[in-house]
Formats: sequence, structure tokens, C-alpha cells
Amino acid sequence: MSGKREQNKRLTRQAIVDSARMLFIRKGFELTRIEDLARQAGIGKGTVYSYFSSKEQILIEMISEERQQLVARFEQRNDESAPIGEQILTLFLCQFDYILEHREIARLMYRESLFPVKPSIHQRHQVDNSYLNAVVGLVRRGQQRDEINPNGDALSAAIIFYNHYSMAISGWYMGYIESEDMTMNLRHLIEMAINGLHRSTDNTSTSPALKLARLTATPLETP
Amino acid sequence: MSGKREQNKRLTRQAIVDSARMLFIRKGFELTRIEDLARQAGIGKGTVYSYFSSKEQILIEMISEERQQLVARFEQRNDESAPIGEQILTLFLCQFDYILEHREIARLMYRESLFPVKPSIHQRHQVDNSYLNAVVGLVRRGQQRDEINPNGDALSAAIIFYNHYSMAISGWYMGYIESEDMTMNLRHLIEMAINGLHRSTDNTSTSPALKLARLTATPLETP
DNA sequence: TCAAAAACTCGACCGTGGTCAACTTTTTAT
DNA sequence: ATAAAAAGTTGACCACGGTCGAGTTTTTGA
Repeated sequence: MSGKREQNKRLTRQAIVDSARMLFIRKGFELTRIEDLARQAGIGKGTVYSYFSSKEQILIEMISEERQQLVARFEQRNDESAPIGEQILTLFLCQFDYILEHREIARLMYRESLFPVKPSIHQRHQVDNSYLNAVVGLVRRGQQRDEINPNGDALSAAIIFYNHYSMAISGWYMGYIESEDMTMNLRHLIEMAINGLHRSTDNTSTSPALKLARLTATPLETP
Repeated sequence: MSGKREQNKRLTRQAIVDSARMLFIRKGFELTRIEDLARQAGIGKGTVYSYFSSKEQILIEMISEERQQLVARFEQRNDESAPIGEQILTLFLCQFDYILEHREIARLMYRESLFPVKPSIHQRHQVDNSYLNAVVGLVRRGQQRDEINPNGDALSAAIIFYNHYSMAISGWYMGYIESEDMTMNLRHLIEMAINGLHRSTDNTSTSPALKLARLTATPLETP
């Protein structure tokens, strides 16, 4: 009987991730005990650790599965004829929907994903990559339409958008950005990224201000 | 004898933070046991928890102290006549020096600081604020000199710069940005933030590409 | 000055993430 | 078919972060 092990291992691994999804979402990450998770998956506690090296790794794999669905959701919602900035916004808002639903889980994901213990060898990278690639795709279309400078590097531009998005999420977790302001702020960030912060040719143009709760700059002291 | 308690409490609190600095830096955060830390500070384990609610909070206070020194270091190094982009770069590089020295500690700081458990009530906010205010100050000077659009909101612009910086640090932790490329990449990010990603008036201008290790966009498929 | 109250200190104790040596199941080789 | 080897499973066990109630010191106020 060859391959029986192989088969079972795949099933067990999936059972762990599925149990994790259920329990993490129901009870939260911290409040889920590995032993309960193992019970739920129908295996012993020790076995969990022959599939994953830590509780956090289980979370990471779970999230990685969820993300794939998000890109799919985006492709449904997206209006391909809209300005490229709006399309990028749509992509980000799909992600933000998920965050709103699963605040704690998503928070842990960002923590681990943006500041990982070691420069990832993981497949997780692949996932992040694939998400970034969605942005790259949009940027390229923007370049074709001349909404984004076609002489610039698409990847760099995509990263710039992604930077702003990630930090907007951070701002939300920090309490600087209210949920209802997220759309507007992201829109402004994208707009400013495209137009730049320099004084534009038509002289009176004024870039939009972000709406930030609890954050005000120190009053201007004239030197 | 009034105020004796007050006095002792300040000393004890400081002793905890100082011991933490010593041990966290020497042995790392995870490998430092609270009990050792307490011993080092000359108090019992339980007492630690009447000053700080968790191990992480000690770290946060410690970092908060360090940061104040960083702003000071910047003011020394900075050349006030340089273009504003360069000055912002200098500010960021001061911070990055610290990160290079204390990789693990700084990593935990960013995690907690950018994705906190709850929208901070903490004083930690103040620290972050004061750092951001340094950027705001530079932006305002840039506006006076017309290097940055004076009609735009200074705080928003500062946040945009700070976004890029934070995410560059993230890229470094993720292994996308090598230490030796950090200066160049930050310079490009700042430049692109100022100039924008749009096609500029002089037609052939090409914005610089970031130098990213291990990250390549999927090859362009012409649709 | 002294006793009651308040504030503070402490380490035994608890719960949980993660380890490991003993045990079970599957595969390999003859 | 069978025994040895390899692979996989398991829960008792360990270490450490954090809690708590008993004990100690300081403050209050009469």
C-alpha cells in the first residue's frame, strides 16, 4: 500500500488548518489552546507539532488560504474600465473588508507578515508575492493608459501603492484612521502617490488632506 | 516622611527598564526570563507586574527611551541647507542605524507599534507623535522653500514619507531590501513621493527603480 | 504615638506552548 | 510471510509569563 502515508498526511494537515480556522475565528487566537485544536482535528497535541513548528505557523497557513479567496473576490468586484487608481482602491478595500471581519486574526497576520522573524524561506512569500502581483498588473494597465508613467518601473510603483495601503491599515489599528474614513484616505493616498507632493504646474492646486483622528501636528512655530 | 514611596517607585521603575535594556540586548527578548530581570533589578518577580502589565510593555517603555536619543542624534547630523528630501533621508537613516544594531528588539517594536493590540491610550503614542512631528517640521520647511507643495497638508505629506520609511524597514526584515541598498531605496522612495508616479511634463523622464532582492514581478503578459 | 488603612512586595502556583522518549503503524528487504 | 527499519503518533513533562493572596512597609489621622 504505497502513498497511504502521503495521503493521510495531507488530510491531517488540512484538518489542522480547518480546525484552526474554526477555533481562531470563534474564540480568538490567544484563547485557542493547542490541545483543543488537536482534539478538534482528531489527533494528539504532539502531532500538531510534527506538522507545524508553532501555533503562529498554523495561523500563517490559514491566512494564506484566505488570501487566495480575496484576490478572487476582487476580480469579481472590479470594474476594468474605471481609472486605475480606483481599481487599486477596490483591491485594497476587498482586503480591508476581511480585516474588518477578523480584526485580531488579521492583525497577527500583518505583524508576522511585515516583520517576520527571519527573511522568509516560506511559501507565505509566494502568497504575498501573488497579491503584490495583482497590484503590478493594475499598474501595468495604468501605464498602458498613460495614467502612470510608462517609463517607470512597474514593480516599484506597485510597492509604493502597497506601502500606503499597509500603513493605512496600520493607522487603522493604531486608531488614527476610522473605519468610515478608510475609503477616502486610501483614495487620497493613491491620488497623491500618482500626482506627487511637489508644487504642480497649475499653481493653485491643493492636494487633499488625510482625515486622521487623534493626530494633529504641532502648531506651526515661525522660525 | 512624605513622598518616599513616590521616590522609590520612580527608582524601581527605572531599575526595571535599565535591567531590561541590559538583558534584552545581551540575551534577546525571548531568552530573558522575567525572573532574571527582576533579580537583576533587585526586586521580586511579582513586583515587576505591578509596574508593567506585560513583558512587552517593558520593551515598549525601553524603546521609547531610546527613541528620544535618536531624534537628538538626527539634529546633530543634519545639514539644514540640504534639500528637504535629503534631510528626511538623514532622519530615517538615524533610525535605521539603530535597527541595524538591535535587529530583534527593533523588530518587536515595529510589530507592536504599528499593529498594537488596542488603539493606544499609551504614552507610547506621544513618542511616535514626536517622531512624526520631526518629519512634519521638515515638510514645512520644504513647503517654505517650495520643494513641497505649500498648498498641501503638511501632516499628510509627513505621513506619506513615514509610510515609505516604515515599509522600507518592513522590506528589510522580509529580506527584500539589503542593508547596503537601504539608503538608495529610501532616496528613491522620497523622490518618487515628491515627484509623483504620473507621466511628468518633460516626456522622457524615467523614475528610478527600487533595488529589491528576491522580488520580481511576473513577466508581462500582453492581453 | 499608635492603630487602622492603604500601598506595595513577594514567591508559590497556574495555564499553556512546545519537547521528547516511548509506543504504534507503515514500508522495505529478503 | 516476516522481521528490521523508518516514519509517525502521543501525552506526560518542562519552562516561562502572568496571577494572587498572604505578608510587609508606609501613610493617614486622631
